[in-house]
Amino acid sequence: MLSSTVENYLKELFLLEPHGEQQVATGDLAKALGVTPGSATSMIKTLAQAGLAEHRPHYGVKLTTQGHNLAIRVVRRHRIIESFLVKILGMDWSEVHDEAEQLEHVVSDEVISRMDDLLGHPSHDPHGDPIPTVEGTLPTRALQLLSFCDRGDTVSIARIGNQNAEFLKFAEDHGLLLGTTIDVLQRNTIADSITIISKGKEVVLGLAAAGRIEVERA
Amino acid sequence: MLSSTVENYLKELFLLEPHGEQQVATGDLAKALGVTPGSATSMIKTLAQAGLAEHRPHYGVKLTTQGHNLAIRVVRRHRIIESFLVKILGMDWSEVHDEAEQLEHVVSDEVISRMDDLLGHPSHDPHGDPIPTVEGTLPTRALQLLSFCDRGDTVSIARIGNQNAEFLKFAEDHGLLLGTTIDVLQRNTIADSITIISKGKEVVLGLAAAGRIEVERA
DNA sequence: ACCTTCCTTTTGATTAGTCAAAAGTTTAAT
DNA sequence: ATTAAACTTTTGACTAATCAAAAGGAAGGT
Repeated sequence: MLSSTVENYLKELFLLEPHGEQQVATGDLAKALGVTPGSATSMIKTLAQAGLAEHRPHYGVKLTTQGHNLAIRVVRRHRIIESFLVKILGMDWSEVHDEAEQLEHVVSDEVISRMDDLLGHPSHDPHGDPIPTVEGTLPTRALQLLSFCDRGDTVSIARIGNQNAEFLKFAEDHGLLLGTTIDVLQRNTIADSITIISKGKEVVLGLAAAGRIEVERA
Repeated sequence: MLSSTVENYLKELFLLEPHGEQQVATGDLAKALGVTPGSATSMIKTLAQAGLAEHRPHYGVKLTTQGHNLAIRVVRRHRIIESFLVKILGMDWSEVHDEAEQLEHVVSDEVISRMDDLLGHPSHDPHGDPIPTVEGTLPTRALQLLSFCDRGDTVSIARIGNQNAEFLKFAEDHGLLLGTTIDVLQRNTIADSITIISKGKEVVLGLAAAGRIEVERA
């Protein structure tokens, strides 16, 4: 059995490796996990020792195939739990992340599988993140950042790449839910903003915020 | 926040204090938790230090009011989770105990409350154990051990006081489910057995096993 | 009284994970 | 070629929880 701590390091490495090729910097990992760089270094060495990661001192760290396989199972658990909390227990999508963060380390495969059945085997979680299959494959979609959309584009919201509760509440309050179709009215790089119409209502977003929203062309 | 370990010690103390008055022996606590007596002693001292238990060295330990209140909340979480796993996720009652043992330490009050709503605020869990209310009170029932029932008694099964998976499977296979009404055909102290009729089928149980089953008079 | 048995407590060591701060590397700038 | 800045690693210390084994206390039998 892996400790919760090890699972968290693996998961974070998985999430930080952009497309599986690059090395992750010790400092980035430490920041993502809220530990000091020294702590990250020593855990990286433990992971390397166990064959779960490859460490090139002073350059970075990267999951091995074995580490990747374990990490993706943690991600699967996390995302199924989030879906479950929202869809079955009726919780708000802004509050399920922290809860899932705890549960992902203790819930058995049996329970995950039953939650998955009850949910009807969803391909994506409530934030639009893909749920890995039991076999460890991730569904892919061609997404685009809302911040790069232009006047006249009609797109549907596919993912909110921000687990911050405040941001999710804001999105919800302005009708920016997954699957919502929106029209881009204008994109103004000088004003650093983008104006969209969602369900008949006009919303103005800074480009940084729009960069946290991913969309799919209709 | 209490650690899982502390929560387990508190819970076990609660379950071992027969009716709240007696002292619990260090060795019994250690055995129940699967640790060495020395480990139990040192944790008992920690609990006493924190005001959660009273320790009379060489005589025993007992929860304080504060410790009792914390313990009963752990028990509530455990029993609601067990109910949830059986009723909502459709798991077998024989496999939910260990799962609940893990989950009880990480599930938030919010989630417990939603599970409780979904379940319709049950008063007892799938093993017939009472579920403490949010306020910390336990429903009580007048139960009797099946091993003390006699020929001619008609009773209904109210509690299976054994978390052992094998035993629970056996009970299930012989129709001995909670709420089932049974008739006692005979009780034979020489043969150390009791014969009952459950759903038309005759079942013979040793008195030790029957002592793990509690019943309520019709 | 004294001894034996059965517990309980103490002691000393170990493990996983962490932090603060010192020491070491890399890289890029002058 | 040197130096500074930024980052990484090492070191030493600490905490929670555990175990094995030694030492200590209680209680009954003689």
